[in-house]
Amino acid sequence: MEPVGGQALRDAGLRATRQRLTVLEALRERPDAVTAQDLHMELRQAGEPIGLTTVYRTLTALSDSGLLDVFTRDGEQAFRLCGDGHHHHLVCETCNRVEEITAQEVERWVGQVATRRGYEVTGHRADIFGICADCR
Amino acid sequence: MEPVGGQALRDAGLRATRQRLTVLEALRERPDAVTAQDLHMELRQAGEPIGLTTVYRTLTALSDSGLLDVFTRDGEQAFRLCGDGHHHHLVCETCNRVEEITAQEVERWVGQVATRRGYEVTGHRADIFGICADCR
DNA sequence: GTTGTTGCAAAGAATTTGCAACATA
DNA sequence: TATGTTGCAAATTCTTTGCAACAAC
Repeated sequence: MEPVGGQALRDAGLRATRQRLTVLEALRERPDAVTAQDLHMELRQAGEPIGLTTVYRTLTALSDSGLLDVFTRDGEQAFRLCGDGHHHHLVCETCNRVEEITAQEVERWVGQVATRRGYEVTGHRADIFGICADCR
Repeated sequence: MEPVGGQALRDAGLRATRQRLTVLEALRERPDAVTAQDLHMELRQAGEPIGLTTVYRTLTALSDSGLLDVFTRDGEQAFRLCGDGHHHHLVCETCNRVEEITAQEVERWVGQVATRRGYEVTGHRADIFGICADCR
């Protein structure tokens, strides 16, 4: 049986290297968004041999392929494995857990506002921040 | 008559210095969000003597006082003078113009989703990106 | 064997800080 | 005059790039 994630990498046109599989595996295990620096540190502490540059490049490549969502936290980027298609987020500001949500009402609102103001929509983002049940 | 902006600064507990008034004045004149680096360069080219550090500190202070909205663009922060209270944004990705919008439906959605998932809401953000009528 | 990938060291770029001179209230 | 502000230079921090060794296909 093949290591988890190999197919996803190949689908993205990336070679299934040990480092990339390690990153994918680590992302699968966590519900929160993580920065390249933090992930690198954690992997190293866990005994995984991987360079910081590789972590940066892997996270960038995966998000370019649409496999990761990207968040900006205190001026740095945090990544999280995500599902297909467009979705919004419910983010816990304490543990950084991210829950994906879909919202027809938001999509509708976007279209209406843009049309009314004469804009051609290229994208939108609607995230909710709060404290999750566990953190309260 | 007093220079534009002096009162706003005093209200924020900041001294009305020449540099801060210059920044405020520049912000009042533009419909787009601007970075500290860009604003500094433009002020310098316009003959205004002001240091980059001061521009950074002024923009940070003004946004801390709620006078400016902050956007993240390509990893750097862009600022724009904004109105009171909570609002959302319609952003032109070509000219960076920002229009403020209010949306009852979004506020309602936020409350519903958070409650349903057991989150205590601390904030939310809903911005629409597109190309404005002028830029098309 | 080819070609993509890795990782170190170095470079870049945005932002912050120390501190002495200076301006505001 | 007392205290907040400025601005330069230096330091920080996040991120990217050059390039030779290396691994995947």
